[in-house]
Parts: sequence; C-alpha cells; structure tokens
Amino acid sequence: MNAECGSTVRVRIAPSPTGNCHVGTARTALYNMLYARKYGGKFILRIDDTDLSRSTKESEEGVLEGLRWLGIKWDEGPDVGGPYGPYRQMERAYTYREVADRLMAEGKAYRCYCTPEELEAERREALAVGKPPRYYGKCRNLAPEECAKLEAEGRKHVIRLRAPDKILTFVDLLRGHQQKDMGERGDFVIVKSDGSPVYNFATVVDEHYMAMTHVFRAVEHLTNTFDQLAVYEAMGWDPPQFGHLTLMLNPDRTKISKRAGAVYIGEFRDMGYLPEALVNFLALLGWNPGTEQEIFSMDELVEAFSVETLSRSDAVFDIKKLDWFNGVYIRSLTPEDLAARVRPFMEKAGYATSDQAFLEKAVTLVTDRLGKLTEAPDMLGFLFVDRVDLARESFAGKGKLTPGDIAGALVECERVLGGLDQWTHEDIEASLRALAESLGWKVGDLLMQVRVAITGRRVTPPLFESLVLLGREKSMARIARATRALEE
RNA sequence: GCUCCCAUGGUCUAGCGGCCUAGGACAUCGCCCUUUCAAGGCGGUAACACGGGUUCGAAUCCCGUUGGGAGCGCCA
Repeated sequence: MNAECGSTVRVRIAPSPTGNCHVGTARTALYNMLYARKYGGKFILRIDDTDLSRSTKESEEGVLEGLRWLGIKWDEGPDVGGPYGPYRQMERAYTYREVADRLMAEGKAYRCYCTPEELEAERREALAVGKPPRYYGKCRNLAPEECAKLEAEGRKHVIRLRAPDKILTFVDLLRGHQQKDMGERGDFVIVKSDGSPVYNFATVVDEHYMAMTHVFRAVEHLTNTFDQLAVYEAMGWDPPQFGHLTLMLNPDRTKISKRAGAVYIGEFRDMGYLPEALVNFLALLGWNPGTEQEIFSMDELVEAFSVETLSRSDAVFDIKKLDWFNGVYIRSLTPEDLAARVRPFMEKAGYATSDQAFLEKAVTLVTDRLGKLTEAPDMLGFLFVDRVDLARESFAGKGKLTPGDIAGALVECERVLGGLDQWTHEDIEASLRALAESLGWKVGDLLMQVRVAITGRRVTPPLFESLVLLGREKSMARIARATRALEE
C-alpha cells in the first residue's frame, strides 16, 4: 500500500468533458491530488472524450475551471502538457487502434458481426432463465472467408476481447482482495463499430502509456476492473493499483443528482460558498484524519491524508454541514479578503463597491453573520442605497407600541443624536442608552426603532457600528424621514 | 436473475475483542452572553439494522437475513 516502491507515484483524474465539474469528480480529483502530493508524485488530468459527440473546447474548459477554482492543480494535462501526452483520449485514437490490432493478430480479440438486435435478444433470453446476460461467442471462431462474406454484405463489426476462462484477482487499496471468475463473463467489446474504443479498453491503454501507478476512482468501477484486468493480461502489461472510492448520496440515499440540489462546482460558487470550505467538506466526506480535527487547509490535508482512513461506505452530502464549514472559513478571512470575495455578489445586486475602505468596514459588520457570500447584499444593502423602504409594521413588530409612541421616541432620538459633538460609537451608544432610561423604554425597544428607521428592517448588523458607517448626515435624515412616515 | 460492494445517532464519522456507562463534528433542543440577528460559551435528546454462532468477554471476528448500492452496454 505504500506508494514509493521504487517508481514515482502517478495518479490521475479523468473527467468527461461535460461542460461542468461535478462534485463527485471534484472529490475524486482531490483525493488523487492529495495522494500525489503526499508521496511526492505527479497528479495528471486526462480528458476522457471518447464520447465524441459531446466534446467541445468549452465543455472541457468548464471542467478544468471548476477544478481550478477549488485549488486543485495538476502537473500534467491537456492545458499544461507533459511528457506522457496526449492528455485527451481522442488524440490517442491511433494507439487504441494499434493495440486492438495487436490483440487481433495474437488471436486474443476478434471481429464480431452480431447486430445490436441480436445481442439484445440474447441478453433477454439469458435473463429470462436466470443467467447473467452475456455474449456467448457466436462470432468467436469465424473463418476468414466467413468474415469476408459478412464484410461484403456490408455488415459492420466490433472487436471483442476473448475473456480469459479463469479467476482474475486484484487487491483493492480500500477493500482488500477482490476476485471474479471471468468464465462467467462473455467476450466483451473493446472497439465499437465506428472504430472508437470502449471505455474499459481505452482507459487501460491510457493508464499504461501514461504510466499510472495508482487509480483511485468511484466504486461503480469496481466490477469493471476485471474487464480491464483482462486487457492488461492480454497485453502482458502490469496493471496499476486500484482503490475504489465511495459514492456521494442525496438525502434519500440515492446517488447524488441534480434534483436534490447543487451538484456542479460552479453552482456552489454562485451560491456563495468558499472553495476552501467546499474542499474541506468534500475531503471529510469519505475520508477522516483519524483525529478530531475538522478544519483543514489544503496543505494540512496533504499532510494528514492516508488511504487507510478512506471510508468504504457511501456518504450523504449534507449541505448543512457545508454551510457550517463555509461560516467557519468566512470568519477566518481578513476584511480585505472578505471584501474581495463579497464584491462580485454586491455588484451583481447592483451596489457600487468602488470604495474599498468602505466595503471592508461594511463586511466587518457581518463577518460573524454570513453563512454564504450571497447573503451579503441583503445584509449590507442599506449602506449602499440613498433611501430604504419603510413599512409601518416593521417598527411595531409584535409589540404593542403605537405609531404615535414610536414617532415620539424617534423625535427624541433625533434631538439627542443631533446634539452630539462627535459621531462615534461610544457617544451614540451612551446618548441612546441614556435616552431610553429617561423615557422609561427598554434599551432594546428604543434601539429597534432606530434600527428600522436606518435599515428598514428588524434584523441587521450591529446598530451603532452601522450608524457610524452610514454617517451622521444620512443617519439623521433617515430618522427624520421615519418619523414623518409614522406621523402620517 | 447472477456477481460484487456497503451497513455505528437525522447527517459525516471514531472504534480495528476487554480502555465503550459507545467519542467528536453538523443538525436539533435548552440555558448563558446580548441593541436585533448572528457568532461564542455551557448543557440536553439521539446510534452499534436483525438473527445465529466463536469467545471468559463482540459495535469490533464468522455465517445467515434484511436493507442500500454497483456491475453484467457498440455510456463513461
């Protein structure tokens, strides 16, 4: 299980260019990268684009962008190159062909002319009598003349590998010894009728030529591994070590999907999550450090990572926990950093944020209150507008204060605040507290009226700091306006 | 249907035969703090899927059952 037996560790992530970076892909990429860093190896990004129809430059870029945003960096890949290219399957087409030809020449693979309809019928028959659906080898021993004849009829063919009639085994890095009797498996397709390689074939060729030493991938590939092993064996190649990771689940324990919420990295970014929070959360979803530490920087993850503590059971993606991590990371940011992260969300909401110093002071008021960056515009908007919307009910709340009571109190507030020499937190607080006492009001009740007058709402950042930031002029104007509104 | 994987509170997990009256975190509830809301502090509720073994002793090992998942594709 130790990585460094002579050769350098080489691990990879091989996403399909679907346009978006899926969280599952991201987590698998993370684990692979952590492993590479931990053992001083290389982490490679390969684009598995054999499904030619969907691949475009943009669809590839979308995936890379998601990974980059999370801070996942690769040593070799289609964008940065490297000594083991190409890094796109499409560009390796010639090699697949060559390998398939060699397998055919050695009698380890053969052409099959069966139609999809025939195969489907065969599968149904097998299932009907309770046998595993498999290809029973109709074209297995076709004579060259027969092939020529079918070819002449215009029949298309695929290439099948002769499944070895023996038990294949490997040691999974997470699950230990695994085996399968390949005698139960029919000969399987390695090259489609259009000449392109099937995934289980292409991936073997890629892993081999890219000199991968370890393959960490989702558990859905566990049983596929045996087909791949058959290819390695037919070619006389040494397979890498495999480790099959868990799946991420929806709350109802089905495989994570769109309908249960966000699944693409870009969506999390747009929802106001910090990449470091998402990474931390993802890392702990399926792996544990063996200690009670919860918060990890990327470097700390590299340090603590270990294959031994990767879990074997699937994990529900609990967004509430992600929210908690996000809050923790937001609170750890400097005002400057927080301001920078919040800025795009403020701009999107239509608030001008060119005054850096002001923005920094503003975000400082809500650092402890932000669960997600998207909440910032709502909390801070009152500092960036000329006037706020006032609703009568906001002042009274559920209490029994009448508009008259409130307007009267606000007039007093205006008077007291207007008489202040300095517009500071201390002076404002002292004067308002004193006023509450002389009025016989509870401090909280009085401050609530000012709060609503200033912000238009009952839930806001701390009042005194907000007044200071808003400035004397605007604050006084808002109180005056609120008074008038209540007196109408 | 066959093969394989998995199984500790609502969720993520620690536990790898006695240290477990099962630990931590999120969520939840209560209290404290408090100018609202948060944040923070303190405390509470809450789990070894079930049934057989093995053993002096099992959450931990074995078998079975149940439940969940994957694969059996000219998808990746």
